[in-house]
Amino acid sequence: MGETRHTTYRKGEAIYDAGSRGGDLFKVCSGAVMLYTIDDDGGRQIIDLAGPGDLLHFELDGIVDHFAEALTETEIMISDGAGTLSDPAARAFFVDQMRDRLAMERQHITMLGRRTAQERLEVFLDYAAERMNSAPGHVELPMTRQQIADFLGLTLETVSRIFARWLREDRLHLVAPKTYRYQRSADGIGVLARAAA
Amino acid sequence: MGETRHTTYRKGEAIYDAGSRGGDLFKVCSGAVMLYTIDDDGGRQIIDLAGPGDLLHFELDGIVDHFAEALTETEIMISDGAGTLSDPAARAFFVDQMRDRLAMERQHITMLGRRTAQERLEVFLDYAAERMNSAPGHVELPMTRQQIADFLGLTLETVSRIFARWLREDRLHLVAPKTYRYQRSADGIGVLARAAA
DNA sequence: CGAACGATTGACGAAACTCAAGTAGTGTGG
DNA sequence: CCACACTACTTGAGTTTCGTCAATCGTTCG
Repeated sequence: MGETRHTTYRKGEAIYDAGSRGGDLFKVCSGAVMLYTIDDDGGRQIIDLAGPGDLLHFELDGIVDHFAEALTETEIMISDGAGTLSDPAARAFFVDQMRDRLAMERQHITMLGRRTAQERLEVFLDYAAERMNSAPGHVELPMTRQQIADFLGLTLETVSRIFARWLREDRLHLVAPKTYRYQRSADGIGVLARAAA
Repeated sequence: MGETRHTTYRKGEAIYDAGSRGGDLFKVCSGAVMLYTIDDDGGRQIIDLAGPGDLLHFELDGIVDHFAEALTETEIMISDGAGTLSDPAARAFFVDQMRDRLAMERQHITMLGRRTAQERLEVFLDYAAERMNSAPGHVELPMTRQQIADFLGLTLETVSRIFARWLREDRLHLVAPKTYRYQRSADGIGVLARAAA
C-alpha cells in the first residue's frame, strides 16, 4: 500500500505540467479536469476531459507529456503509483482506465479527422453532458468558448457562431449561466452515441 | 502460458474487424498494419499504424472497436491474452505498449486539431519513416494517397497536390516506387520530433 | 490488350479562419 | 453602490484553405 493524500484545486489551477515526473496516480474525486498540450506556436489542444472516477495519467516511471488543469473546483486523490499497483484489483482498474481513455481518444481522432464544425459541436455537447453527469437533455459547460474550440480543433469565433445559430433556431436554450438545454440530434450523429450502443 | 500461433496476412488482408471479440493478443512480427474506424457515412479514419514489435489492440474481455488490415505482407503472432498476461514481464510489456499508443494518439489529436494540410504531411513523413524503420532521410510509403489522406484527415486530392508541389520544389524525390528521399523540415515542425526530444 | 485502380490536375465553391470592432458580463476598489 | 478594468463573448467583412466535381493519365495485372 502506498501513500495517499487528497488535494483540492481551484478553478483554473494547474494540477501538473508537461515535463514533470510521473510516478503518482491522480484520481478525480469531484469536479472536472482538462488535459491538454501546448505546441511551439503556443497553440493549445485539449486532449481530453476527466470527471469523477477518472485517472489523469498513466506514467509510472516516465515523464508526463501533457498538462492537467482544473475546470472547476476539483478534489483529487493522489497516491503512490508503484505501491498502489501492487494490488491486483488496482492494477485491473488502472488498465481499464487506460483502455477507456484510448477509446475516447480514438473517438476524438475520428471527430477531428472527419467532422464539420457543427458536427463536432454536436458530439461535444453529448460528450460533455455524459462526462459531467448532467440531467438528460441538459449540459453544464464549465468551459469558455476558447476552451471548447481548443478541444474541437476550431476557433472561438466559429464556436460562438454555431452557438448563436442554434439559439436562434431554438435548438438550444440557455437555462442558467453556462447551462444549456438542447435537442439531442435525431439519433445522435454522435460518435459517442455509437460508442455506447 | 497460453496458446501461441503465427499467421501471415497478404497486403490488404483484414486481420480483424470492429465488433469482433477481444481476448487474443496480436503482435506484429514483420510488416505493417493500419488500424482504422469506419463511420456511418462510410468514411474511414485511420487511427494508427503498427510495425514490428507492436501490439494491435488491448481488449481482453470486451469488443474491439476498430479494424486492422495489413498494409504489406505481414506476419502476426497471436496468443491467448489471459494466459500470456499471467507472466509479469508480459504484463509490463502490455502496459508499456498501451502507454505508447496513448501517446501516439495524443500526437495524432494535436496534429488533426491544430495543423494545416502541409504541416500534417510533414509530420506524417517523419512518422512513417520512423514507424517503418526507413534509412534516414528516406521513407518507404506502402500506402495509397487515399490511405494517407484517411490518416491525416484530408482528401486524396489535397495529399496529391502537396506531393506534386514538393516534387516540383525539389523538397522530395522519388527514388524507387513508393519510396521517397526528402528534406527534413528545418528542425522538424514535427510533433514527433518533439516527442523524441 | 484492356480493365481496374491509383494518381494527377484544373476549375469552382464552401467552410472555416483572420482581423477588427463592439457588447456583455464579472469582479474590484473607491 | 457605482465606476472601472478585465475578460469573455458576439458579430461582421474579407480572405484562405481545403473539399468537391470532373476529366485525364499512368500502371499493373489478368
